Amino acid sequence: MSQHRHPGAPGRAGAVPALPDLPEATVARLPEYLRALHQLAEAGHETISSEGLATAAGVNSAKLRKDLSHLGSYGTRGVGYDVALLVDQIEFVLGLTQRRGVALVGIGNLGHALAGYAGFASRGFRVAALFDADPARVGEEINGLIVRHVDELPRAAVEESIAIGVIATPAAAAQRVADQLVAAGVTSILNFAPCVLSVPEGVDVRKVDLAIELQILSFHEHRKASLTALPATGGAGFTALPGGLAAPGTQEAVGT
Amino acid sequence: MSQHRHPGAPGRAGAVPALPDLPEATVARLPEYLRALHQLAEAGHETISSEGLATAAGVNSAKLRKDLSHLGSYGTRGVGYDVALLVDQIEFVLGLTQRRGVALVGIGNLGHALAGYAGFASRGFRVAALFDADPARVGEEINGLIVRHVDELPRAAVEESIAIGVIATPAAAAQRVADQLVAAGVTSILNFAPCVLSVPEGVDVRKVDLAIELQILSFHEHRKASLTALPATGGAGFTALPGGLAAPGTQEAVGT
DNA sequence: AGGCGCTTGTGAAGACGTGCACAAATCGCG
DNA sequence: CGCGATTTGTGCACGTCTTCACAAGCGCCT
Repeated sequence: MSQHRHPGAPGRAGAVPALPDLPEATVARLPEYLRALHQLAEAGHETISSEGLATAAGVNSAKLRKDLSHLGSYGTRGVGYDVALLVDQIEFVLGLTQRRGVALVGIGNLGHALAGYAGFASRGFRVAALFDADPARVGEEINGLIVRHVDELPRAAVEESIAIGVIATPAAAAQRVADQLVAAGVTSILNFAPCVLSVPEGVDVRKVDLAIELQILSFHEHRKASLTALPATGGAGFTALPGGLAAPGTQEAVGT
Repeated sequence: MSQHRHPGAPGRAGAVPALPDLPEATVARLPEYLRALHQLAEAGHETISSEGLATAAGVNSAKLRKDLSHLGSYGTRGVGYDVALLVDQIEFVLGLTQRRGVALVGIGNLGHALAGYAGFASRGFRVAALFDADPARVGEEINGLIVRHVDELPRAAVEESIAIGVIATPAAAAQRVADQLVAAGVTSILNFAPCVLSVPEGVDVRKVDLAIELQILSFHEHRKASLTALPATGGAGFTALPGGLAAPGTQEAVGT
Protein backbone atom coordinates (compact mmCIF):
# COMPACT_ATOMS: atom_id res chain seq x y z
CA MET A 1 0.00 0.00 0.00
CA SER A 2 2.03 2.89 1.20
CA GLN A 3 5.75 2.83 0.90
CA HIS A 4 6.73 2.85 4.52
CA ARG A 5 9.55 5.14 5.37
CA HIS A 6 12.52 3.35 6.80
CA PRO A 7 11.98 2.93 10.49
CA GLY A 8 15.49 3.97 11.33
CA ALA A 9 15.47 7.69 10.97
CA PRO A 10 12.05 9.19 10.79
CA GLY A 11 13.70 12.36 9.64
CA ARG A 12 12.21 12.59 6.21
CA ALA A 13 15.27 14.31 4.96
CA GLY A 14 16.24 12.02 2.15
CA ALA A 15 14.12 10.74 -0.66
CA VAL A 16 11.22 12.95 -1.51
CA PRO A 17 8.34 11.24 0.23
CA ALA A 18 6.13 11.42 -2.78
CA LEU A 19 2.71 12.21 -1.47
CA PRO A 20 0.48 9.22 -1.45
CA ASP A 21 -2.78 10.30 -2.94
CA LEU A 22 -5.13 10.30 -0.04
CA PRO A 23 -8.87 9.82 -0.30
CA GLU A 24 -10.59 13.19 -0.29
CA ALA A 25 -12.57 12.27 2.77
CA THR A 26 -9.34 11.67 4.60
CA VAL A 27 -7.82 14.94 3.49
CA ALA A 28 -10.85 16.78 4.79
CA ARG A 29 -10.38 15.25 8.21
CA LEU A 30 -6.63 15.70 8.58
CA PRO A 31 -6.96 19.36 9.60
CA GLU A 32 -9.34 18.33 12.33
CA TYR A 33 -6.86 15.79 13.61
CA LEU A 34 -4.17 18.40 13.50
CA ARG A 35 -6.20 20.79 15.59
CA ALA A 36 -6.95 18.08 18.12
CA LEU A 37 -3.28 17.13 18.28
CA HIS A 38 -2.20 20.67 18.99
CA GLN A 39 -4.72 20.82 21.74
CA LEU A 40 -3.48 17.55 23.19
CA ALA A 41 0.12 18.64 22.93
CA GLU A 42 -0.69 21.77 24.85
CA ALA A 43 -2.33 19.66 27.51
CA GLY A 44 0.94 17.81 27.95
CA HIS A 45 0.29 14.53 26.18
CA GLU A 46 3.32 13.05 24.50
CA THR A 47 1.47 10.12 23.06
CA ILE A 48 -2.17 9.52 22.34
CA SER A 49 -4.18 6.46 21.44
CA SER A 50 -6.38 6.35 18.39
CA GLU A 51 -9.33 6.22 20.72
CA GLY A 52 -8.29 9.37 22.54
CA LEU A 53 -7.46 11.29 19.41
CA ALA A 54 -10.66 10.16 17.77
CA THR A 55 -12.66 11.50 20.67
CA ALA A 56 -10.83 14.80 20.60
CA ALA A 57 -11.46 15.11 16.90
CA GLY A 58 -15.04 13.96 17.05
CA VAL A 59 -14.74 10.89 14.87
CA ASN A 60 -14.76 7.13 15.13
CA SER A 61 -11.46 5.53 16.08
CA ALA A 62 -11.43 2.98 13.29
CA LYS A 63 -11.84 5.72 10.75
CA LEU A 64 -9.05 7.68 12.35
CA ARG A 65 -6.67 4.72 12.24
CA LYS A 66 -7.45 4.08 8.62
CA ASP A 67 -6.94 7.73 7.79
CA LEU A 68 -3.58 7.84 9.53
CA SER A 69 -2.52 4.55 8.00
CA HIS A 70 -2.69 6.25 4.63
CA LEU A 71 0.14 8.54 5.64
CA GLY A 72 2.34 5.67 6.63
CA SER A 73 2.82 3.94 9.92
CA TYR A 74 3.44 6.49 12.61
CA GLY A 75 1.94 4.74 15.60
CA THR A 76 3.33 2.20 18.03
CA ARG A 77 1.18 -0.78 18.86
CA GLY A 78 0.39 -1.04 22.50
CA VAL A 79 1.27 2.63 22.98
CA GLY A 80 -0.39 4.95 20.52
CA TYR A 81 0.82 7.81 18.38
CA ASP A 82 3.64 10.17 19.19
CA VAL A 83 1.88 13.51 19.26
CA ALA A 84 4.77 15.67 18.10
CA LEU A 85 5.70 13.28 15.33
CA LEU A 86 2.17 13.07 14.08
CA VAL A 87 1.81 16.84 14.10
CA ASP A 88 4.89 17.14 11.94
CA GLN A 89 3.70 14.47 9.60
CA ILE A 90 0.26 15.91 9.07
CA GLU A 91 1.60 19.41 8.67
CA PHE A 92 3.98 18.12 6.07
CA VAL A 93 1.30 16.30 4.13
CA LEU A 94 -0.97 19.32 4.21
CA GLY A 95 1.82 21.47 2.91
CA LEU A 96 1.90 23.63 5.99
CA THR A 97 5.65 23.54 6.44
CA GLN A 98 5.74 26.63 4.36
CA ARG A 99 3.51 29.43 5.49
CA ARG A 100 1.32 30.08 2.47
CA GLY A 101 0.37 33.53 1.42
CA VAL A 102 -3.30 34.29 1.00
CA ALA A 103 -4.88 37.15 -0.91
CA LEU A 104 -8.26 38.35 0.23
CA VAL A 105 -10.50 40.06 -2.27
CA GLY A 106 -13.60 41.95 -1.23
CA ILE A 107 -13.22 43.93 1.95
CA GLY A 108 -16.85 44.31 2.82
CA ASN A 109 -18.66 43.07 5.82
CA LEU A 110 -17.28 39.59 5.71
CA GLY A 111 -13.93 40.43 4.20
CA HIS A 112 -13.23 42.77 7.07
CA ALA A 113 -13.76 39.98 9.53
CA LEU A 114 -11.64 37.56 7.56
CA ALA A 115 -8.82 40.07 7.30
CA GLY A 116 -8.73 40.26 11.06
CA TYR A 117 -9.31 36.59 11.77
CA ALA A 118 -6.50 35.35 13.96
CA GLY A 119 -7.24 31.74 13.13
CA PHE A 120 -5.58 32.04 9.75
CA ALA A 121 -2.27 33.21 11.10
CA SER A 122 -2.24 30.67 13.88
CA ARG A 123 -2.90 27.77 11.57
CA GLY A 124 -0.35 28.14 8.89
CA PHE A 125 -1.38 31.03 6.69
CA ARG A 126 -0.34 34.57 6.13
CA VAL A 127 -2.91 37.03 4.89
CA ALA A 128 -0.58 38.82 2.58
CA ALA A 129 -2.72 41.25 0.65
CA LEU A 130 -6.16 42.81 0.67
CA PHE A 131 -8.03 44.00 -2.39
CA ASP A 132 -11.26 45.72 -3.21
CA ALA A 133 -12.77 47.20 -6.33
CA ASP A 134 -14.33 50.13 -4.53
CA PRO A 135 -11.95 53.11 -4.54
CA ALA A 136 -13.60 54.31 -1.36
CA ARG A 137 -12.22 51.34 0.46
CA VAL A 138 -8.77 51.34 -1.09
CA GLY A 139 -6.21 52.72 1.29
CA GLU A 140 -7.89 51.60 4.47
CA GLU A 141 -5.58 49.85 6.87
CA ILE A 142 -6.62 46.63 8.55
CA ASN A 143 -4.34 44.75 10.86
CA GLY A 144 -1.31 46.43 9.40
CA LEU A 145 -2.28 45.79 5.79
CA ILE A 146 -3.39 48.39 3.33
CA VAL A 147 -6.34 47.65 1.07
CA ARG A 148 -5.22 47.90 -2.52
CA HIS A 149 -7.19 48.16 -5.70
CA VAL A 150 -8.01 44.86 -7.27
CA ASP A 151 -6.23 45.86 -10.47
CA GLU A 152 -2.95 45.62 -8.60
CA LEU A 153 -3.63 41.97 -7.99
CA PRO A 154 -1.30 40.52 -10.63
CA ARG A 155 1.68 42.48 -9.43
CA ALA A 156 1.02 41.83 -5.78
CA ALA A 157 0.39 38.16 -6.34
CA VAL A 158 3.85 37.71 -7.71
CA GLU A 159 5.58 39.92 -5.17
CA GLU A 160 3.97 38.14 -2.28
CA SER A 161 4.00 34.71 -3.95
CA ILE A 162 0.33 34.20 -3.40
CA ALA A 163 -1.06 30.78 -4.14
CA ILE A 164 -4.45 30.98 -2.51
CA GLY A 165 -7.15 33.53 -3.10
CA VAL A 166 -10.18 34.17 -0.96
CA ILE A 167 -13.23 35.72 -2.57
CA ALA A 168 -15.50 37.65 -0.23
CA THR A 169 -17.22 39.85 -2.75
CA PRO A 170 -20.90 39.97 -3.70
CA ALA A 171 -21.93 37.17 -6.02
CA ALA A 172 -22.14 39.47 -8.99
CA ALA A 173 -18.43 40.27 -8.82
CA ALA A 174 -17.14 36.85 -7.91
CA GLN A 175 -16.61 35.37 -11.35
CA ARG A 176 -14.67 38.40 -12.52
CA VAL A 177 -12.49 38.28 -9.45
CA ALA A 178 -11.93 34.57 -9.93
CA ASP A 179 -10.76 35.22 -13.47
CA GLN A 180 -8.40 37.89 -12.22
CA LEU A 181 -7.02 35.60 -9.55
CA VAL A 182 -6.45 32.82 -12.04
CA ALA A 183 -4.80 35.22 -14.45
CA ALA A 184 -2.50 36.28 -11.65
CA GLY A 185 -1.38 32.71 -11.16
CA VAL A 186 -3.51 31.71 -8.22
CA THR A 187 -4.36 28.02 -8.31
CA SER A 188 -6.56 27.63 -5.25
CA ILE A 189 -9.64 29.65 -4.43
CA LEU A 190 -11.85 29.78 -1.39
CA ASN A 191 -15.18 31.26 -2.44
CA PHE A 192 -17.58 32.84 0.02
CA ALA A 193 -19.83 34.29 -2.65
CA PRO A 194 -23.06 32.42 -3.24
CA CYS A 195 -22.48 31.45 -6.84
CA VAL A 196 -20.82 28.85 -8.99
CA LEU A 197 -17.38 29.73 -10.27
CA SER A 198 -16.03 28.57 -13.54
CA VAL A 199 -12.28 28.06 -13.56
CA PRO A 200 -9.77 26.32 -15.79
CA GLU A 201 -8.69 22.81 -15.07
CA GLY A 202 -5.96 22.66 -12.49
CA VAL A 203 -7.45 25.37 -10.33
CA ASP A 204 -9.14 24.16 -7.17
CA VAL A 205 -12.19 25.84 -5.76
CA ARG A 206 -13.79 25.32 -2.40
CA LYS A 207 -16.98 27.04 -1.52
CA VAL A 208 -18.33 28.18 1.81
CA ASP A 209 -21.89 29.45 1.83
CA LEU A 210 -23.12 30.51 5.20
CA ALA A 211 -26.78 30.62 4.24
CA ILE A 212 -26.60 27.08 2.89
CA GLU A 213 -25.39 25.82 6.22
CA LEU A 214 -28.40 27.38 7.89
CA GLN A 215 -30.72 25.96 5.29
CA ILE A 216 -29.43 22.47 5.90
CA LEU A 217 -30.05 22.95 9.59
CA SER A 218 -33.47 24.28 8.76
CA PHE A 219 -34.29 21.08 6.91
CA HIS A 220 -33.46 19.02 9.96
CA GLU A 221 -35.50 21.34 12.16
CA HIS A 222 -38.39 20.91 9.80
CA ARG A 223 -38.03 17.15 9.83
CA LYS A 224 -37.72 17.00 13.59
CA ALA A 225 -40.86 19.11 13.91
CA SER A 226 -42.85 16.98 11.50
CA LEU A 227 -41.74 13.84 13.26
CA THR A 228 -42.67 14.94 16.74
CA ALA A 229 -45.95 16.20 15.35
CA LEU A 230 -47.14 12.87 14.06
CA PRO A 231 -46.22 10.07 16.44
CA ALA A 232 -46.47 12.14 19.58
CA THR A 233 -50.13 12.12 20.56
CA GLY A 234 -49.89 15.51 22.14
CA GLY A 235 -50.31 18.25 19.61
CA ALA A 236 -47.53 20.80 19.74
CA GLY A 237 -44.95 18.38 20.97
CA PHE A 238 -42.46 20.70 22.50
CA THR A 239 -39.93 18.46 24.13
CA ALA A 240 -37.02 20.72 24.74
CA LEU A 241 -36.97 22.33 28.09
CA PRO A 242 -34.19 23.45 30.37
CA GLY A 243 -33.90 21.44 33.53
CA GLY A 244 -30.51 19.88 33.08
CA LEU A 245 -27.54 21.07 31.19
CA ALA A 246 -26.45 19.25 28.11
CA ALA A 247 -25.97 15.68 29.18
CA PRO A 248 -22.96 15.41 26.96
CA GLY A 249 -23.91 12.91 24.36
CA THR A 250 -21.92 12.17 21.33
CA GLN A 251 -21.63 14.78 18.70
CA GLU A 252 -24.40 14.44 16.20
CA ALA A 253 -22.86 15.70 13.08
CA VAL A 254 -25.25 16.61 10.36
CA GLY A 255 -24.03 15.86 6.93
CA THR A 256 -20.45 16.33 6.04
CA MET B 1 -24.82 10.80 10.91
CA SER B 2 -28.50 10.76 11.55
CA GLN B 3 -29.21 7.58 13.33
CA HIS B 4 -32.92 8.04 13.01
CA ARG B 5 -33.35 5.27 10.56
CA HIS B 6 -36.65 3.58 10.93
CA PRO B 7 -36.43 0.60 8.66
CA GLY B 8 -40.04 0.00 7.90
CA ALA B 9 -40.87 3.68 7.46
CA PRO B 10 -44.33 3.33 8.86
CA GLY B 11 -46.65 4.22 6.05
CA ARG B 12 -46.65 7.94 6.25
CA ALA B 13 -50.07 9.42 6.08
CA GLY B 14 -50.81 9.50 2.41
CA ALA B 15 -51.45 12.64 0.44
CA VAL B 16 -49.83 15.22 2.66
CA PRO B 17 -46.39 15.95 1.28
CA ALA B 18 -44.94 14.41 4.39
CA LEU B 19 -41.21 14.73 4.28
CA PRO B 20 -39.56 11.84 2.56
CA ASP B 21 -36.27 11.16 4.24
CA LEU B 22 -33.76 12.42 1.76
CA PRO B 23 -30.17 11.27 1.50
CA GLU B 24 -27.90 13.72 3.31
CA ALA B 25 -25.96 14.39 0.15
CA THR B 26 -29.16 15.47 -1.53
CA VAL B 27 -30.16 17.72 1.33
CA ALA B 28 -26.82 19.43 1.12
CA ARG B 29 -27.38 20.22 -2.54
CA LEU B 30 -30.95 21.43 -2.39
CA PRO B 31 -29.98 24.89 -1.16
CA GLU B 32 -27.67 25.20 -4.13
CA TYR B 33 -30.50 24.30 -6.50
CA LEU B 34 -32.69 26.80 -4.76
CA ARG B 35 -30.18 29.57 -5.24
CA ALA B 36 -29.79 28.69 -8.90
CA LEU B 37 -33.57 28.63 -9.34
CA HIS B 38 -33.98 32.08 -7.86
CA GLN B 39 -31.34 33.33 -10.20
CA LEU B 40 -33.08 31.72 -13.17
CA ALA B 41 -36.45 33.07 -12.11
CA GLU B 42 -35.00 36.53 -11.97
CA ALA B 43 -33.65 36.05 -15.46
CA GLY B 44 -37.16 35.36 -16.64
CA HIS B 45 -37.17 31.60 -17.07
CA GLU B 46 -40.49 29.96 -16.36
CA THR B 47 -39.27 26.46 -16.94
CA ILE B 48 -35.79 24.98 -16.91
CA SER B 49 -34.38 21.67 -18.03
CA SER B 50 -32.37 19.48 -15.71
CA GLU B 51 -29.39 20.20 -17.88
CA GLY B 52 -29.80 23.95 -17.52
CA LEU B 53 -30.41 23.86 -13.83
CA ALA B 54 -27.54 21.47 -13.31
CA THR B 55 -25.19 23.86 -15.06
CA ALA B 56 -26.42 26.79 -13.03
CA ALA B 57 -25.92 24.84 -9.84
CA GLY B 58 -22.58 23.39 -10.81
CA VAL B 59 -23.52 19.73 -10.77
CA ASN B 60 -24.13 16.85 -13.10
CA SER B 61 -27.62 16.67 -14.59
CA ALA B 62 -28.22 13.02 -13.74
CA LYS B 63 -27.44 13.73 -10.13
CA LEU B 64 -29.79 16.66 -10.14
CA ARG B 65 -32.64 14.64 -11.58
CA LYS B 66 -32.12 11.93 -9.04
CA ASP B 67 -32.05 14.46 -6.24
CA LEU B 68 -35.27 16.09 -7.40
CA SER B 69 -36.95 12.76 -7.94
CA HIS B 70 -36.64 12.19 -4.22
CA LEU B 71 -38.98 15.10 -3.58
CA GLY B 72 -41.57 13.67 -5.89
CA SER B 73 -42.18 14.22 -9.54
CA TYR B 74 -42.27 17.90 -10.25
CA GLY B 75 -40.96 17.95 -13.79
CA THR B 76 -42.65 17.51 -17.12
CA ARG B 77 -41.02 15.23 -19.64
CA GLY B 78 -40.14 16.95 -22.80
CA VAL B 79 -40.34 20.32 -21.09
CA GLY B 80 -38.42 20.53 -17.88
CA TYR B 81 -39.20 21.85 -14.43
CA ASP B 82 -41.53 24.69 -13.60
CA VAL B 83 -39.23 27.14 -11.88
CA ALA B 84 -41.77 28.69 -9.52
CA LEU B 85 -43.22 25.37 -8.53
CA LEU B 86 -39.83 23.89 -7.85
CA VAL B 87 -38.82 26.88 -5.76
CA ASP B 88 -41.91 26.42 -3.62
CA GLN B 89 -41.31 22.74 -3.29
CA ILE B 90 -37.69 23.03 -2.24
CA GLU B 91 -38.45 25.85 0.15
CA PHE B 92 -41.11 23.72 1.72
CA VAL B 93 -38.87 20.71 2.11
CA LEU B 94 -36.12 22.83 3.60
CA GLY B 95 -38.58 24.30 6.04
CA LEU B 96 -38.12 27.80 4.73
CA THR B 97 -41.82 28.61 4.50
CA GLN B 98 -41.51 29.97 7.97
CA ARG B 99 -38.78 32.50 8.47
CA ARG B 100 -36.67 30.97 11.19
CA GLY B 101 -35.18 33.02 13.94
CA VAL B 102 -31.47 32.77 14.52
CA ALA B 103 -29.52 33.72 17.60
CA LEU B 104 -25.94 34.77 17.16
CA VAL B 105 -23.57 34.36 20.07
CA GLY B 106 -20.14 35.93 20.10
CA ILE B 107 -20.01 39.39 18.60
CA GLY B 108 -16.32 39.58 17.91
CA ASN B 109 -14.59 39.95 14.64
CA LEU B 110 -16.55 37.30 12.84
CA GLY B 111 -19.79 37.72 14.76
CA HIS B 112 -19.92 41.34 13.73
CA ALA B 113 -19.75 40.38 10.11
CA LEU B 114 -22.35 37.67 10.48
CA ALA B 115 -24.71 40.04 12.25
CA GLY B 116 -24.57 42.32 9.28
CA TYR B 117 -24.58 39.65 6.60
CA ALA B 118 -27.45 40.37 4.24
CA GLY B 119 -27.39 36.84 2.87
CA PHE B 120 -29.15 35.47 5.91
CA ALA B 121 -32.14 37.74 5.64
CA SER B 122 -32.46 37.25 1.92
CA ARG B 123 -32.39 33.49 2.14
CA GLY B 124 -35.01 32.72 4.71
CA PHE B 125 -33.60 33.66 8.09
CA ARG B 126 -34.05 36.40 10.59
CA VAL B 127 -31.16 37.24 12.86
CA ALA B 128 -33.29 37.78 15.91
CA ALA B 129 -30.86 38.30 18.74
CA LEU B 130 -27.21 38.98 19.42
CA PHE B 131 -25.33 37.91 22.52
CA ASP B 132 -21.90 38.29 23.97
CA ALA B 133 -20.33 37.48 27.29
CA ASP B 134 -18.18 40.59 27.36
CA PRO B 135 -20.00 43.40 29.18
CA ALA B 136 -18.02 45.87 27.13
CA ARG B 137 -19.80 44.72 24.02
CA VAL B 138 -23.25 44.47 25.51
CA GLY B 139 -25.42 47.36 24.45
CA GLU B 140 -23.78 47.93 21.12
CA GLU B 141 -26.22 48.27 18.27
CA ILE B 142 -25.68 46.42 15.02
CA ASN B 143 -28.13 46.58 12.18
CA GLY B 144 -30.89 47.63 14.48
CA LEU B 145 -30.25 44.94 17.06
CA ILE B 146 -28.83 45.49 20.50
CA VAL B 147 -26.17 43.11 21.78
CA ARG B 148 -27.42 41.48 24.96
CA HIS B 149 -25.58 39.58 27.63
CA VAL B 150 -25.45 35.87 27.04
CA ASP B 151 -27.19 35.20 30.33
CA GLU B 152 -30.36 36.59 28.83
CA LEU B 153 -30.29 33.87 26.22
CA PRO B 154 -32.97 31.62 27.72
CA ARG B 155 -35.51 34.38 28.00
CA ALA B 156 -34.79 35.81 24.59
CA ALA B 157 -34.82 32.42 22.95
CA VAL B 158 -38.37 31.86 24.02
CA GLU B 159 -39.55 35.37 23.24
CA GLU B 160 -38.14 35.26 19.76
CA SER B 161 -38.83 31.56 19.24
CA ILE B 162 -35.28 30.83 18.30
CA ALA B 163 -34.53 27.40 16.92
CA ILE B 164 -31.09 27.91 15.50
CA GLY B 165 -28.02 29.18 17.29
CA VAL B 166 -24.82 30.37 15.70
CA ILE B 167 -21.63 30.22 17.73
CA ALA B 168 -18.94 32.69 16.75
CA THR B 169 -17.00 32.77 19.99
CA PRO B 170 -13.42 31.70 20.64
CA ALA B 171 -13.03 27.95 20.92
CA ALA B 172 -12.58 28.10 24.66
CA ALA B 173 -16.07 29.47 25.16
CA ALA B 174 -17.88 27.45 22.55
CA GLN B 175 -18.84 24.41 24.61
CA ARG B 176 -20.28 26.53 27.37
CA VAL B 177 -22.30 28.54 24.89
CA ALA B 178 -23.51 25.36 23.22
CA ASP B 179 -24.72 24.11 26.58
CA GLN B 180 -26.53 27.37 27.18
CA LEU B 181 -28.14 27.24 23.76
CA VAL B 182 -29.31 23.69 24.30
CA ALA B 183 -30.64 24.55 27.70
CA ALA B 184 -32.58 27.39 26.12
CA GLY B 185 -34.26 24.96 23.77
CA VAL B 186 -32.18 25.46 20.65
CA THR B 187 -31.97 22.27 18.62
CA SER B 188 -29.71 23.30 15.76
CA ILE B 189 -26.30 24.86 16.05
CA LEU B 190 -23.94 26.29 13.50
CA ASN B 191 -20.48 26.35 15.01
CA PHE B 192 -17.71 28.59 13.75
CA ALA B 193 -15.39 27.89 16.65
CA PRO B 194 -12.57 25.47 15.89
CA CYS B 195 -13.50 22.76 18.36
CA VAL B 196 -15.70 19.73 18.75
CA LEU B 197 -18.99 20.31 20.49
CA SER B 198 -20.71 17.76 22.61
CA VAL B 199 -24.48 17.99 22.55
CA PRO B 200 -27.36 15.75 23.53
CA GLU B 201 -28.97 13.49 21.02
CA GLY B 202 -31.54 15.27 18.96
CA VAL B 203 -29.51 18.45 18.63
CA ASP B 204 -27.87 18.94 15.26
CA VAL B 205 -24.52 20.58 14.87
CA ARG B 206 -22.85 21.78 11.73
CA LYS B 207 -19.37 23.13 11.78
CA VAL B 208 -17.68 25.70 9.60
CA ASP B 209 -13.96 26.11 10.10
CA LEU B 210 -12.38 28.67 7.85
CA ALA B 211 -8.84 27.58 8.53
CA ILE B 212 -9.68 24.00 7.67
CA GLU B 213 -10.90 25.05 4.27
CA LEU B 214 -7.60 26.74 3.61
CA GLN B 215 -5.68 23.72 4.86
CA ILE B 216 -7.51 21.47 2.44
CA LEU B 217 -6.62 23.83 -0.37
CA SER B 218 -3.06 23.84 0.90
CA PHE B 219 -2.91 20.08 0.58
CA HIS B 220 -3.89 20.28 -3.05
CA GLU B 221 -1.39 23.04 -3.65
CA HIS B 222 1.26 20.87 -2.11
CA ARG B 223 0.28 17.93 -4.23
CA LYS B 224 0.15 19.95 -7.42
CA ALA B 225 3.60 21.29 -6.65
CA SER B 226 5.10 17.90 -5.97
CA LEU B 227 3.53 16.50 -9.11
CA THR B 228 4.78 19.16 -11.47
CA ALA B 229 8.17 18.83 -9.88
CA LEU B 230 8.63 15.16 -10.62
CA PRO B 231 7.14 13.86 -13.83
CA ALA B 232 7.29 16.97 -15.94
CA THR B 233 9.88 16.33 -18.58
CA GLY B 234 11.07 19.76 -19.43
CA GLY B 235 9.24 22.74 -18.14
CA ALA B 236 5.86 21.36 -18.98
CA GLY B 237 5.09 22.25 -15.45
CA PHE B 238 3.82 25.74 -15.19
CA THR B 239 0.85 26.31 -17.34
CA ALA B 240 -0.72 29.16 -15.53
CA LEU B 241 0.42 32.49 -16.75
CA PRO B 242 -1.35 35.69 -17.53
CA GLY B 243 -1.90 36.53 -21.10
CA GLY B 244 -5.23 34.91 -21.58
CA LEU B 245 -8.06 35.15 -19.19
CA ALA B 246 -9.45 32.08 -17.61
CA ALA B 247 -10.55 29.88 -20.42
CA PRO B 248 -13.69 28.91 -18.56
CA GLY B 249 -13.45 25.25 -17.97
CA THR B 250 -15.69 23.24 -15.78
CA GLN B 251 -15.73 23.88 -12.11
CA GLU B 252 -13.25 21.69 -10.37
CA ALA B 253 -14.75 21.16 -7.00
CA VAL B 254 -12.41 19.91 -4.36
CA GLY B 255 -13.96 17.59 -1.90
CA THR B 256 -17.32 18.38 -0.50
C1' DA C 1 12.70 -15.02 28.99
C1' DG C 2 8.06 -15.57 28.67
C1' DG C 3 3.44 -14.24 29.01
C1' DC C 4 -0.13 -10.80 29.17
C1' DG C 5 -2.65 -6.77 28.11
C1' DC C 6 -3.06 -3.05 25.16
C1' DT C 7 -3.17 -0.76 20.64
C1' DT C 8 -2.28 -0.39 15.84
C1' DG C 9 -2.98 -1.59 11.04
C1' DT C 10 -5.92 -3.86 7.72
C1' DG C 11 -8.99 -7.34 5.18
C1' DA C 12 -13.61 -7.83 4.18
C1' DA C 13 -18.38 -6.57 4.09
C1' DG C 14 -21.77 -3.40 3.82
C1' DA C 15 -23.75 1.31 3.19
C1' DC C 16 -23.78 5.14 0.48
C1' DG C 17 -23.23 8.15 -3.46
C1' DT C 18 -22.47 8.77 -8.52
C1' DG C 19 -23.08 8.50 -13.41
C1' DC C 20 -24.54 6.04 -17.52
C1' DA C 21 -27.90 4.77 -20.48
C1' DC C 22 -32.45 4.04 -21.74
C1' DA C 23 -37.58 3.42 -21.44
C1' DA C 24 -41.54 6.23 -20.61
C1' DA C 25 -43.91 10.48 -21.07
C1' DT C 26 -45.01 14.84 -23.06
C1' DC C 27 -45.26 18.57 -26.51
C1' DG C 28 -45.55 20.59 -31.09
C1' DC C 29 -46.32 20.16 -35.80
C1' DG C 30 -47.73 18.57 -40.14
C1' DC D 1 -54.07 11.65 -35.50
C1' DG D 2 -49.51 10.15 -35.66
C1' DC D 3 -44.67 11.04 -35.49
C1' DG D 4 -40.43 12.83 -34.09
C1' DA D 5 -37.90 15.68 -30.93
C1' DT D 6 -37.11 16.41 -26.32
C1' DT D 7 -36.56 15.61 -21.50
C1' DT D 8 -37.69 13.27 -17.23
C1' DG D 9 -37.33 9.42 -13.99
C1' DT D 10 -34.83 5.29 -12.81
C1' DG D 11 -32.51 0.48 -13.02
C1' DC D 12 -27.93 -0.87 -12.80
C1' DA D 13 -23.11 -1.03 -12.32
C1' DC D 14 -19.25 1.09 -10.31
C1' DG D 15 -16.43 3.55 -7.13
C1' DT D 16 -15.83 5.59 -2.55
C1' DC D 17 -16.42 5.72 2.32
C1' DT D 18 -17.45 3.55 6.70
C1' DT D 19 -17.44 0.12 10.14
C1' DC D 20 -16.43 -4.23 12.19
C1' DA D 21 -13.49 -7.52 13.81
C1' DC D 22 -9.18 -9.49 14.46
C1' DA D 23 -4.26 -10.79 13.74
C1' DA D 24 0.18 -8.77 14.42
C1' DG D 25 3.22 -6.07 17.15
C1' DC D 26 4.91 -3.74 21.23
C1' DG D 27 5.97 -2.77 26.10
C1' DC D 28 5.79 -4.08 30.76
C1' DC D 29 5.79 -7.05 34.62
C1' DT D 30 7.08 -11.12 36.80
